[in-house]
Amino acid sequence: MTVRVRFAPSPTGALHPGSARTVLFNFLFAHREGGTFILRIEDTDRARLGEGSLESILEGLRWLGLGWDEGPDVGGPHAPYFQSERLEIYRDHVDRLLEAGSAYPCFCTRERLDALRQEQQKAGRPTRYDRLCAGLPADEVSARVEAGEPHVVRMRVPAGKTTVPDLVRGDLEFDNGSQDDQVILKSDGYPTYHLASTVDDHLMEITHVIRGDEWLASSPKQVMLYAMLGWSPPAFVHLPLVLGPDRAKLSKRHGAAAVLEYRDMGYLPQAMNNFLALLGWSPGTEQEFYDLEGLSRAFDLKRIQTSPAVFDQAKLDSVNGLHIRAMPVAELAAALRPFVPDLPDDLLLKATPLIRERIQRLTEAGPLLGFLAHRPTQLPDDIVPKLKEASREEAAGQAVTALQAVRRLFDSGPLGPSLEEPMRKAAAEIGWKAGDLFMTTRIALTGSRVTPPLLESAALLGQAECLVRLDYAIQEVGRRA
RNA sequence: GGCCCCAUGGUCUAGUGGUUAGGACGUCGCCCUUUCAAGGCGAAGAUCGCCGGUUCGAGCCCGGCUGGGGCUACCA
Repeated sequence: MTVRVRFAPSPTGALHPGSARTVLFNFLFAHREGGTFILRIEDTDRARLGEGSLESILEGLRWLGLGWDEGPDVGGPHAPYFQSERLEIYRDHVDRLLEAGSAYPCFCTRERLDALRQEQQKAGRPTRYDRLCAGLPADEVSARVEAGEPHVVRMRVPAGKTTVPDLVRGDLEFDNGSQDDQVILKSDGYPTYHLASTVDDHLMEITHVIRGDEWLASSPKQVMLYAMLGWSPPAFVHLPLVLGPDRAKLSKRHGAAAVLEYRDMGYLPQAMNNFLALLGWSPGTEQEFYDLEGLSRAFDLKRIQTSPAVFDQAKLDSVNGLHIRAMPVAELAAALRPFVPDLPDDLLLKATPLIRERIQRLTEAGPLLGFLAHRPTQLPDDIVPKLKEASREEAAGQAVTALQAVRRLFDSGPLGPSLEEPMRKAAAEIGWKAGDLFMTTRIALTGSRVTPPLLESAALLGQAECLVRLDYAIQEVGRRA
């Protein structure tokens, strides 16, 4: 049996980290087993369809590099992959259930249902449909249906117990009494999740349903639906929830944005995958650095965690830094491209090795390299070092002398690391610590205390530009003397 | 309320009856050092949620409790 798995998002919003983790596990399992990864769009809730949602989900998946073998764009043997285009299929299966008595039309209004629910809640009883319509005479039912009375179709949950085969948690047994007579076909003719995904999973020959833990409690309904339709259920794997820092299910309100926002925050897709893979799964070794290939090779359903995991952005930062440092320079430069828009390509390529060890997110490149594109306008006070036994004015005077010495050095030959010794000598001559001279020069050239290594940075700036900036600094500092 | 899931340092985790409970992130310190990083070394931090049971022996097995979470829609 070849493995077939699917990710089945509902286009009601963006792809969030929790869902991304679900996609990842499906993807990894499919690749590990040489199986097929299917993308199916569950757009059966017309009211909640989100503008642009589908596109952003697809873009998120593409960004992560989690491509699908069947689904939108690529098609496949079980097309269409949009549930909204499969309505007749669901209708047929609902008819089958109706004929078998496994389902029944329900004419109850929302008002009645709401009141019922409230009443049950107040009485401290489980909130379940009271089956008012479950025993309606057949002729009355058909008469009301033919008269066009609005109705839904509910599944008729039988007595007994239902076992959900979960590969990670083992067989889970549920009392059917805990399950509601779920609506499977809405009054607008669209199926609900449980019916649609059961039918599609069977028709699309899905072998493993790997999804979030939030589905666990309703899994028995689907297993019952399989039984009612005479099918055997797939294997289930319920992934532990991804939690926010407050230990509640990760959601927008944690600021945990769409996956694409992580892209904009300067995270690498490979780092995102690496980090997400380790949330709720572990290889059982001490290796923590993986690319997608490595993950596919190491992935094993049996090592999926049962307990929920908190999404720790500090850890993500760290993993991202690891991946940044592992990238070839040209590749990193390309990734950096959008984050430093006013830096020419050639400069960026040369600057990349200088910052690669200094950033965890691509966004940090901007502040670090800004000096290459912009002259410092304001020189912070600490361009003048704090010197023992010298007033601020005296120190500023010395700083002018120091900068003039640096200017002579820079004027006299090529810039670069070879200037280190001359710089040190110059510092010694005026009685400064080398570090102070480097810092003063650094600030003169960049306007900042935190930059890539000074002499390399100066080389990128070029001699002419360095001299302009030194002159400006000499003049500015002179004013403070 | 009902049903269900879960429980190893702050966080992610290794561990499957006998370990000084290991690693990573984070934190702190030291080294390196022209800043910041990276890197190296080191430290603090866990009565393995609690109570009981099984066993010569329990983080690992069983039960209860507590705590946290999920679901409880004509949403997925």
